[in-house]
Amino acid sequence: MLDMQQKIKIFKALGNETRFLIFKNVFTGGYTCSIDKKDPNVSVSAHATCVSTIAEHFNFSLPTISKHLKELREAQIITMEKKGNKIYIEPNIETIRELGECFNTLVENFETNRELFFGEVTVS
Amino acid sequence: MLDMQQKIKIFKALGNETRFLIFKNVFTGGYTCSIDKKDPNVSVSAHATCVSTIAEHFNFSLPTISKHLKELREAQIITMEKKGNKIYIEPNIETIRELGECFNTLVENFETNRELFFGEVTVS
DNA sequence: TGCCTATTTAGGCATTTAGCTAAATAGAAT
DNA sequence: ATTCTATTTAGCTAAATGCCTAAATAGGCA
Repeated sequence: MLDMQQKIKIFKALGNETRFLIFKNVFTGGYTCSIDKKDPNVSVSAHATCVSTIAEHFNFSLPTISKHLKELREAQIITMEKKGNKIYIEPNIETIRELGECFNTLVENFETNRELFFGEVTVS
Repeated sequence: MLDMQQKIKIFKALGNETRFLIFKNVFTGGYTCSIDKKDPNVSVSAHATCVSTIAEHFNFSLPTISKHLKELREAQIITMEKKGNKIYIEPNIETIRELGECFNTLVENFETNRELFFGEVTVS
């Protein structure tokens, strides 16, 4: 489970437009990285890509994108795995699933408490 | 629906420990505000409270808490309604519900895409 | 070995953020 | 009218953030 500090780290990571767009890119891009072009059979994932491939989509320097990716990794939103001199980046869907469940739980508890207090579920 | 800028604003708001704790306080506190103590019958909500009541729980100055609340309001995480010279703060559960649904949708789409690509759902 | 590719680190700079105190505003109560 | 309570605004400071370029690191290839 995600503890509070972990959640805050995730929110901080996604609360910046550039990182949010990188997040979107990694999770919905679905492009293949250069290694796949050479030999599609060694594709690790439909999403795996590398730092410079992601950086191509942005008007920021490579070090800037690299730093943002590091933050997304530290928030466990993505994974980065070194293979040779490239780093393969993949979405970490488990973190997103857990976060979604946290929100679902909060909403459910909120409804339950409101029901307990008011005796019925009100619409607003 | 929450657009991208709105989502980023929400994440930014929750990506600060103090604001996250205020958020937690407003959504799970369940305390009644001073107006309720005087006359429980005019209670607007089980959660409604006011700025100074919230500030009591933190070791920060009132203006600091006020500024954080403003940010949470601008992110539509809470609502603030002026009544007399007090401001009543309530959780805006609808925003949280929508955000939760965004995450759920992302996870579902991710699973579907992975299934389409790999022909089956892998555990990872 | 020496070069090429991929990425990170270091250091610098401008902007934003998060906190403070003091003062201003707005409404309620005496 | 004056005072009290609740809140925000203004103005300040220190620290963090987000960007850059240049240099360093690490691995692959000729």
